[in-house]
Amino acid sequence: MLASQLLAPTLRGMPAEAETVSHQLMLRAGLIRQVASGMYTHLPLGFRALQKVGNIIREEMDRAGGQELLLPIVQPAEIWQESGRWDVYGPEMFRLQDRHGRHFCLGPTHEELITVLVRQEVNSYRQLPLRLYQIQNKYRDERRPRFGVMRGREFVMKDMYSFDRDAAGMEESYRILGEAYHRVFSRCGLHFRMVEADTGAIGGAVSHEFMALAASGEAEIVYCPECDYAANVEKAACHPRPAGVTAAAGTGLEAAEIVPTPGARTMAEVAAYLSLPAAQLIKTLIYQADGRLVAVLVRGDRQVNEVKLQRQLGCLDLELAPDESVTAALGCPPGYVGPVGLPAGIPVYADTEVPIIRRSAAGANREGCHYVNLEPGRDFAADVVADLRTVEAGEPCPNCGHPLEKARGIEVGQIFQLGTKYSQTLGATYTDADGGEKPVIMGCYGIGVSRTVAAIIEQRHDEKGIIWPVSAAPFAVVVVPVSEKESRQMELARRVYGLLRDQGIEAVLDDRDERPGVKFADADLIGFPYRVTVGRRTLEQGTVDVKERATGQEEAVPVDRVSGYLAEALDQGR
RNA sequence: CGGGGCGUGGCGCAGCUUGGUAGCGCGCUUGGUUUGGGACCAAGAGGCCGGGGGUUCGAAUCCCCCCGCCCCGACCA
Repeated sequence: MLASQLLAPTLRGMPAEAETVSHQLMLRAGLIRQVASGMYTHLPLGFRALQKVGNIIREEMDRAGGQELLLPIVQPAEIWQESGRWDVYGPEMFRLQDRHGRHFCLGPTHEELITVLVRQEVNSYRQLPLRLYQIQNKYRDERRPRFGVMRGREFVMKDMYSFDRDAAGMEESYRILGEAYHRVFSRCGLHFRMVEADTGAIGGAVSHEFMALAASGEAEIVYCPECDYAANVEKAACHPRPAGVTAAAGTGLEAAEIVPTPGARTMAEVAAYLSLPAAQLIKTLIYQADGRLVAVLVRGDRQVNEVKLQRQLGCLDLELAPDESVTAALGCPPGYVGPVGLPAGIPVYADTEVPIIRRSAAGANREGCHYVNLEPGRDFAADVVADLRTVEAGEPCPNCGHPLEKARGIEVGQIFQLGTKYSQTLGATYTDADGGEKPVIMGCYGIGVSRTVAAIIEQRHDEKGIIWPVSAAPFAVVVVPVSEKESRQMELARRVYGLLRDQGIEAVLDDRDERPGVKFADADLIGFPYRVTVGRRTLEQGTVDVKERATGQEEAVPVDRVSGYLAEALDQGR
């Protein structure tokens, strides 16, 4: 490819709209351009990177027994109504109608379509197991698109679905795909971790996410430095921890009493006012779950885990109740709500730590007042006690007891053991060897392809630009003649370029009439793994200078050895 | 959806408070000089100032409505 003909509009300045490094670099290196909020055009360089990652995925999916197919983007409402998700999916789903008024959606995912296909085409155990996948655009009308292609409303996703005779088969598919995912992300040059995950809107029993570690990641995980335990904090199970506060031995428990706490609304304020550690307080939050109010109790220094709460409540919509609703229902503003004397219609959900707090304090459901000397069980009772909080760094690993550590990550992939969730509702059954009709047992496996490209950039860059791994680089090498006007340099550059191409190396010849500084800066920004410079000096020596982007190391290589040298280097970096 | 901010040549911005018909840097075009880390000189091109309405002799500037984009929060791959 000639740089003079390549549409790679690099930007010198910093685009105003980009916050994260990957977003900035994708714009500056001319990989993407925004079309609308959360929607991007992938320019040639960006598209090539996307294809590179896509092809790695293809190879690994095929190796894992997958067969590629292509499902439509536009899906009829009927199958979503059949699975029950037409109403569940909510405003995230792009919905549309055709000229006849029939309802459709832009596929946010494809479980329904694939299950319907299998329902039609698979009848016998002899056709199982089956692993089908596609690399396709997905559409989700995100509340808030962010970070460039990291959270777009349109994105490229690889989704695979496995169909097995029984649970053991599904677990085997799941294991094989988990391994395939490790291979994919390793080949992409990512630092990542497989973590236990919540199954969210997709459903199923068991799920893991693959997190590319990055400070800018939206997800938070905990992991054990000593064993292989790792989990998304949304999922990580919590066990009650003693608050370090016990009733003094031998003292009788005093009666609960209401004390004035004017102006003390937050846990920190209440703790300071009452001179009690936050861990001894009970935090009471009023949530609105599908329109009805519920009270949620956690220790004062803990955070409610809304994913766990939603799962416990089994509701579709969950949010903190607006202040007005709280005041209307309880007669006091949110800062003073507590578990004692709540209206009968508000069920109380308590985290497992709440019952073991002694001599606690909590809001009195009266403005400016809190209870002290509260004894859970004596003074109030929860309707449900469950794990409802978010794990903290330093808590013991559930496997081995070592203190857990926290990290942030970009979710690049997630795998699910779905079981019969879709095959049951959509009637995808097969006839087993014993003649019985059984639902196929499914798994599903997603990789955010566009997001993976962003994650690679997020992890591999410096102040000058992108540092592609060879495996994902749009082009492996750029050949830069220092002066385009010097015909001998151009001649040699063309020759080297030809040698590289003959060797099957993807190269760009920077034949633009630009000063060398401009070409070097663009080469660094775009992130070609190798740069070959042809200059006056190298011309005299019969060499070229080969510079590695990642290390900055430069070496003079005789012209007749360049292609072999680079072929070898690229092979090692792959 | 709530809160905040911004829409002015391709990109980044100034001008708006105190209305008088648009400017800077980069980029682009042409010519020349230059060429191992974002050159220089000269001459150019390019803007319904997001859209609509209003006030005014006159609106980028003041008022109203709408749209788009970004950031923060609650949700998700």
